[in-house]
This record gives sequence, structure tokens and C-alpha cells, in this order.
Amino acid sequence: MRPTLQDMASILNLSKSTVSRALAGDPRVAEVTRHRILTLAQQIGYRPNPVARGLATRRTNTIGLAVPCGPRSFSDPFYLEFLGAVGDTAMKYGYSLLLSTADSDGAGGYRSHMELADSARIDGMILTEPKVADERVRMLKEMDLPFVFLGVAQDPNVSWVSGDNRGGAAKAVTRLIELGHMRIACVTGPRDQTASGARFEGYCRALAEAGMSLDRNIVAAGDFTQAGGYIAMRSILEHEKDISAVFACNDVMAFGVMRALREAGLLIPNDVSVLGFDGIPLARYMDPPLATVRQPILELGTTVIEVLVEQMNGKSGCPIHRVLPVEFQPACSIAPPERASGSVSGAV
Amino acid sequence: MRPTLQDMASILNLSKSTVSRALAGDPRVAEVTRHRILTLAQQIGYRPNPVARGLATRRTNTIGLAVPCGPRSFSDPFYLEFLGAVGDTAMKYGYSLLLSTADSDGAGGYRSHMELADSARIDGMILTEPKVADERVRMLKEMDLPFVFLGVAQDPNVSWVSGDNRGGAAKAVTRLIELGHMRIACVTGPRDQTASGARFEGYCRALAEAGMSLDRNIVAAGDFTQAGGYIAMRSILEHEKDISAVFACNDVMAFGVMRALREAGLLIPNDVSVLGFDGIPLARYMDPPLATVRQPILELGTTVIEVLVEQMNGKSGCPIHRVLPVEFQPACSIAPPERASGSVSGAV
DNA sequence: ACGAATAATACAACCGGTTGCATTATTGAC
DNA sequence: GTCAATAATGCAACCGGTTGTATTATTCGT
Repeated sequence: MRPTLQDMASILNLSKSTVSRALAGDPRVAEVTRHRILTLAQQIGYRPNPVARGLATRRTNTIGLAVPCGPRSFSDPFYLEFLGAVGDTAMKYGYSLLLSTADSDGAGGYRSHMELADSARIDGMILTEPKVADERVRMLKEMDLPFVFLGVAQDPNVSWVSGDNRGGAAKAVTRLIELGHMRIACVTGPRDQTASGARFEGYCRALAEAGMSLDRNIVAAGDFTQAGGYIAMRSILEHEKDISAVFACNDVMAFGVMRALREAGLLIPNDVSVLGFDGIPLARYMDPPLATVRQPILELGTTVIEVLVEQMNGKSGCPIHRVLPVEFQPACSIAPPERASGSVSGAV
Repeated sequence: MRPTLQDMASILNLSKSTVSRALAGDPRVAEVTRHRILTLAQQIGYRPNPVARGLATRRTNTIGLAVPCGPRSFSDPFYLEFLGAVGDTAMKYGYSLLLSTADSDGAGGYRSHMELADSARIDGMILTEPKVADERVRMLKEMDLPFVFLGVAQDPNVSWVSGDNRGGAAKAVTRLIELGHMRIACVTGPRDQTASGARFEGYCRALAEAGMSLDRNIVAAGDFTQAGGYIAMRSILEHEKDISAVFACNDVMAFGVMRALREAGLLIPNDVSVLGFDGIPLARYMDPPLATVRQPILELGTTVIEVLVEQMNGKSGCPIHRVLPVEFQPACSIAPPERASGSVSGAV
């Protein structure tokens, strides 16, 4: 049986409260007493019971983390990196992570996330993939639980941390344009995610700044999965072969795009350049290595925790927004177009 | 303030215990009373406080999960899939997941894992990547906490769930041999992991059964990361160019191997065939798609939980071992060798 | 109609901590 | 030497549940 405060108190002929205070560093206990207590604690390996402490203090030192992975949803390695960073930083701040994976019921149901939030087991929560009108926001506010989104939340009263989606996309697409690409396709993320919109806007802005017009025929909606990128690319190729580059709004979709292009007999980057977004480590191991926009995944993870901690300790109820810079990461998947316009033989 | 048992009791002029028992389905409370209680609970949205319950029952309905990801270690998408499956199954059984990411101190320290295990916050623990003489086993046994490994643990008294590493590797390598490959290199995992040994043994067995001898010159130790696979492959290529196939002991190392081969100017599969292990979804998106041994990741996840639940409820203190079948997943990264022996021009 | 069996509920201790306040011991001032 | 201030510790309530046992109300047999 693991020793309790009471055990220590009995051994030392003290009261629970004194022992508790000694351990908590309360200046009211005499130095000599504290020393006896600490020595004994060390000796018998006393470790406070976090559950009991949680009940007494109503703080669990635990953070809820909602990650989009589950048997139904394809998993994006991005989130494993993120998870690692969050876990590490949380530990540094003395917090544990309680996980909520995606709902198995799918259907965009957030039941498991909300149950975790409302369970009185966590002090705060980290949410990912904010949606345009995210229903979770209302529910979380009602619960009066501090929370932070990874990704831009629409509601200005919500705290979030995000990479510079718009700016990063714009910069990278501009790079494609500078290389001479005139018709750049885009495979977007799911419409309801704010990140999709922002990256697409970056794409649009780059085109606009170059005086190019947006052509809806070479834009297709993906879903941030490999399979989605593959399908989206195929649908574009079906009726439109006159493109020289593709911007996929995340790396795993870019993998799908590359596969679709290969299957269509197109060479990367000779026939079509491909650009991703996220900068997951695997991007460098593609053939050819995928040019992408590197998000500072580690910093995103640490910042999310820092912001959340601030919110949890914070008297300041004011929301915090952090945009972290992203970086264009060039690689062999992009090159100048081989011909001025269109590269696919057989184009009209 | 969220309502408590006492609140409900006061409203209904009952005692805490009656309300508690009604909610727990104790047959001693009258049906009519139970109905009043359930109605009120529904109405005011009563939800029992898991922390208080945990203190009282000494069961937290939480499972600890140690996943190898963190800022120091490269992350294997395999574990994100696994995480999803585990999370989903855990939820079905009414358990939450408390995460322990890799230690940031590296050095193979398992401090954070052990702290979680010893924290009295979890009812059982899932550990990954068992090592040959895994120090965690001793510590966990001392703590008297049920636990299950993903992967074969050496100690026969420890429960584990694993894919058929040896059999799967043997079968797949045999397939390479049947295709006519005479010199098959192998990039192993870290020596201290049991999975590495088993997969390597499968490789050896396949060679032996075909009457081929093991050549240490074309075996290199990787570390289950892309970079490790890359480096290992390069070191093999340095002094040994007479190979026609490579078996990498997991998929992400295979990605590194493919990169190293490409950089050496070798075509896959024309010059060298590549075989992986794990069957992560990304394997199909490589160029060429990577042949691999598909582990039933979902089933591994669900089985791990099932076994752990059995251990936690279990009167039977006897360990449970489950080997799940794996499946060779052919793909274009393997093909018959173009020449009888060796494919690299310039070989002696 | 009475005692025993049974059904329904209440009481109180407990899980292992934290914390406001009371109590005791020590010290210093005058 | 007395009293107030101060230091050190103890008491007891509390967090929100669970659970063993006591208590009260009802039913039944005879």
C-alpha cells in the first residue's frame, strides 16, 4: 500500500495538515519539522495522490487534447509530431495529457471531445482543426473551461495558435509563379475548416498579385487525406489537362496528388510541379522530395501549451492569438515549367 | 456550479447514499424513487464527478499509454494509427487515455512513463516498443499495475500483443527469393528492440530455408526512422553494390532506403527491390508504392485494450500473449531482378 | 393483533488530500 | 511577572462520491 499523508503524520506524531503544509512549502512549519517530514517522505517514497489532490483543489493538472485520429479518419503524421511537442511541453509545466481521439461515430460528432471537456477531469483543453462555425466553441464557453485551438478560430473571443496559413500559401504560390507557372491548380482542404480557407486565400492572393485570374476549373476540394488528394487531382485531370503546377493544401494530400499525376503518366516536376503544406518530415522522403511550407510544428505545440497555461492561470479573460511564421521549403517537386503554357501532350 | 449528489439528495429529500445507489442501479432502491432520481438527474444535467469517484473506488477508468513520440524522436505514423484504434476501443470499454510521450531527456530514460504508472491515476498501462531486457517490466511489477506491451516482451510473465514479426518477415523475404533475388540486404531496427530481432530472424529463416547463407556485409542496423534507414542503406552501398533487393524492418526506414537508392542512381524496382514492414497507409503513396507486410494496426489496438481490460478485471493473474497474423502486401517496389546476380553496373 | 421477515431509506465512515481557524507554545516588551 | 504578539501545530470541515451497517416502515404468517 502506498503511504499517505496520514501514514506520515502518524509516524512522526504530527497532524495531516502539518505534513501537507510542509510538503507544500508553507512557511508556517518549522524548518526542523519540515526537514523531518521531507526526509521521511524521501525514505518511504511518499508520493501525493493526484486524484485526492484533484478532488480537494478542483485542479487536476491535466489537459485534454482532441486529436483527429481514429479508425474512421485517416491520420496525418503532422499530428503525431504535434502530439510529441505538446506532450513534452505539458510535462514541463507539470501537466498530463488526457486524450480524446476522433469520434468513431464520425458524422462530425464531437461527443467524445465534449464529454471530456465536461468531465471535470481536465483544467483546460486543446482542440484541433477548428471549423468555420465551430459548435464546440459555444459548448466550451458554457462549460467555462479554458481552451485553445490549434488553428484560427473564427470567434474573436477564442484563443488560438496557428501557423501563417495565408501568408505561407501566398509566398509559396508566388514562388511557383516566379518560376513561370501560369496555370496552377489547387487542391483545398475541407470547406468547413478554417485552415482550408486561409490557405486557399493565400493561393488566391498570390494569383491576384501576379495579375492572374482564378480559374475554378482547376480548383478541387480535398479533405486533408491522401485519398482525398488523389481523388481531387484525378477529378481535375479529367477535364483539364492544361496545368503546370499544383498546390495541395497539406502534405498528405500532396502525396495523393503525386500519385494521381504519376498514374496519369505525368512526370514531377518536368510535367507538373507539386507543392504541399505543413512540412512533415516525410515530405523529404518522397520521390521527388516534396516542396512544401514548413510549419514550426514543435513551436506550435509548445506555444499552444503556453497559451493554455496562461489562460488557465489567467485572471485576464482576454483571448490570445498567436500566428507563427512558416517557411517555404524548396525541393525537387517544383521546377520551371517546360513549356510556356501547359505541359501535357494532347492538350487542346 | 455543476450539481452534486448532495444537491440532488437535498432537492428530493433523500440521502446521498440513496441517490448514489439509484444511479448505480442498486436493486434496493424502490422503482418509484429511482425514477424520481433519474428524472431529476436528467433534468438538471447531473454528471458524476470522475475524480471523486476515482478517489472513493480507487479506480480511475483511465489507461496510461506510452507512445514513442516526442521532440527528440522521429515519429512513426504507425503509432498514430495505433493511437486512434486504442483510443476508440478504450472509449467503448469506458476508459480514457492518459498519454505519456517519450522522454525529452532521451537517453532511453523511461522516467515519464514510470511516473505515470506510479501516479495512482491509471488502472492499467499500455507500453510500446519492448526492449530485450526491458527495465520497465521490473518497475511495473513492483507497482502492481496491470500492463500490456505492444510487441513481444521477453519476460514470459508479461502480457503482450504483437503482429507476427518473424512469420511475416520470413514470408515476405521468401517472396523476394521466389522472384529470383539472390542477394537481399537487410536494414534492421535497433538491436535492443524485440521487434527488430524477430523480423531479422524471419529474414534469416527465409534465407536458410532457401539454402542461402547470411552475409553480414549486407545487413545494417537502422533505428526505425527514415533517417536511420537512409544512413544504413548508404553504409551498405558504400562497400557492397551487388544486391538486388532490400528488406527494411519497417516502412519508414524503407522510405529512407528508397531515398538512398535513388540518390545512388538506382531504379526501384528495376535495379533494386525494396520491401518494408508495417503497412502504414503512406506506403501505397510512395513512388513506386512500397511492398510491405501489413500489420493489422486496428486489431492490434483493439486487442491491446481487450487484453488489458481482461488483466485489470482479471482474477487470473496469468499473462496473455496474442500474436496477430500479418499479411504480405505486394506492390511495385518489388520485381524480379533484371540480372541473375547484382544489378549495379560497375560491380566486380 | 403481534413478532419476524423484508423492503426502503438514512447515517456515517472512508478514499487522501487541502485549508480556515482554533489552540498551544514561545518569545519579547514593559 | 503579566500580557500581547508571534510562531508552530492541531482540529475539523470539505472536495464528491461509495459502501457497510443501522434504522424505520411495511408486509406477512399465524
